[in-house]
Amino acid sequence: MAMDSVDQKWSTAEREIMEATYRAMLEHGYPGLSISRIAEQFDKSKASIYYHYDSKDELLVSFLDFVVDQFKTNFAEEIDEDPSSALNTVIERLVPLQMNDEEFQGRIVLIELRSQATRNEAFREKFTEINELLVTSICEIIERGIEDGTFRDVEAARVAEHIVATVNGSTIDRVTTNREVAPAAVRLSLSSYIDSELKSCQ
Amino acid sequence: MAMDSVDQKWSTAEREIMEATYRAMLEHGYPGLSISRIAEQFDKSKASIYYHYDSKDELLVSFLDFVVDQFKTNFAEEIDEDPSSALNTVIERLVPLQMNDEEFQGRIVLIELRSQATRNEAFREKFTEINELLVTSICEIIERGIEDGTFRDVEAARVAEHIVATVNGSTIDRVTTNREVAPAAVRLSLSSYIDSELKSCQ
DNA sequence: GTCTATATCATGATAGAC
DNA sequence: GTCTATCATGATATAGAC
Repeated sequence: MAMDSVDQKWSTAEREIMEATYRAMLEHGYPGLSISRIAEQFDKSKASIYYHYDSKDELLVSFLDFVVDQFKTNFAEEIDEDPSSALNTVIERLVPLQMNDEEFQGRIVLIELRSQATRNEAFREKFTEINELLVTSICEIIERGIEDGTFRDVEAARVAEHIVATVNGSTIDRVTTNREVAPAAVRLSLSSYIDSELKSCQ
Repeated sequence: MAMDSVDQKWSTAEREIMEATYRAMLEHGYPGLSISRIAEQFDKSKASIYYHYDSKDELLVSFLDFVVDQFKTNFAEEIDEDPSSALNTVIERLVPLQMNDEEFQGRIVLIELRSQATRNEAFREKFTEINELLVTSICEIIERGIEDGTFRDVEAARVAEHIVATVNGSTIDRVTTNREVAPAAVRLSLSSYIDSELKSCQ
C-alpha cells in the first residue's frame, strides 16, 4: 500500500497521461473531459491512451488516485512538534489566506471530482479516505496537545470533525462563489473557535 | 424580482421540463444529462424541449434557477421569534440529524450543480446568492439575540460565516463520503460552538 | 405546441500497420 | 508503444408536417 515514492506507482507514460488529464480537466471541466481532449494536452494520440488504459472509466479512477496522492503528499509535509503551531500549520495549509493559481486550480479539480462521488462508489471511497485522513491528523494533534497540557481536555474527535467540516465548507465557498471576504472571515472564526474551545477558559 | 408564487415564473410546460430535468439528473448525474434523457423523463419529445428552450445551456441556467428557488422556499419557511430557537431551527433545517431520500437527493443535485460554478459565471452568481442568503439570515438572528440579551456581543457576521462554512462542509461530507457518524458529530460540535461563542461564559 | 425524421458532429473504442 | 483510419453510437439542434 504505502510506496517509497510516487514515481513507482505510475510509469512515465502513465504519469504523462495523468498530467495531460489534469490540464484537460482544468480547461474543459469534468463533464467536458474526453479522450480526445486529453490527447490534445500532450504529444501522443488518442489510441495510445487506450494502450495504457482499457476504458475511460478506468482512466478516471486512476486519475482520481493521482490527484488524491498529490493532495496527500502536499498535506503530509513536515508538521511541527508543538501541537499549537502544528494546528496552525495544518489550517494555514488547508485554508490559506492567500492562494496562488496553482493551489486554486487544484481545489477546483478536487471539487469537481468530489461531486462525482455522489454516484460513483470508487470515488466515494477516495473522498472518505481524504476526510478520514484530515480528521485523524487533526485529532492526533489535539490529543498530543491535551497530553502535554497545551489544550483543554476536550473530545478531540468531535473538535477535529468540526474543523474539517469548516475547512471544507470554506473551500467550497471560495471555489464556487464570488464572496471574496468569506475565507478570511472563516479563518478568523476558526482561530477564535480553536482558542475558545481548546485553550483554557481564562 | 420577487414573485408572489413560483407558479408565475414558469409555465406549466416549463415546469414539467424542469421536473423531468431534475429526475434525469438524479438518474444520470450532471455529466450524463442530455436532452434525450430529459425527454425520457416525461411524456413529450426531445423536439418539444427545443420549443421552450433555445439551447441546452439556456435550459441548464433555467434549471439552476428552478432548483435554487426550491431551496430558498424551503429554507425560508416559518422561523421562530426567539433567537435561540430560531438558530436551532435553521441548523436543524440545514444539517438535519435524519435525512429522508428526497432531502438527500436534493443535496446531491445541488452539489453537482455547485461544482459547475467553478467554471460558469451564471452558476457562480447563483451560489454566491445562496451563501449570502444563509449568512445574512443567520447574521440577523444573531443580531436580534445580541439586542435582546440572549447572546453575547460577538461579531455576528463572523460567527454566521463560520456556521455556514461548517454546515456546508458537513453537507458535502454526507453526500460524498461513507462517513456516517460525521454529520452527527458536526451537529454536536456546532451546538457546542454556538453555546461557547454566543452564550455567556459562565 | 408537439411530432417524426434527419443533418451534423463528437464521443468511446477498435483494427491493423509500423 | 504509437500511429492513422475507422466504426457505431449518441449528442445537439433543426426542418417541416400536423
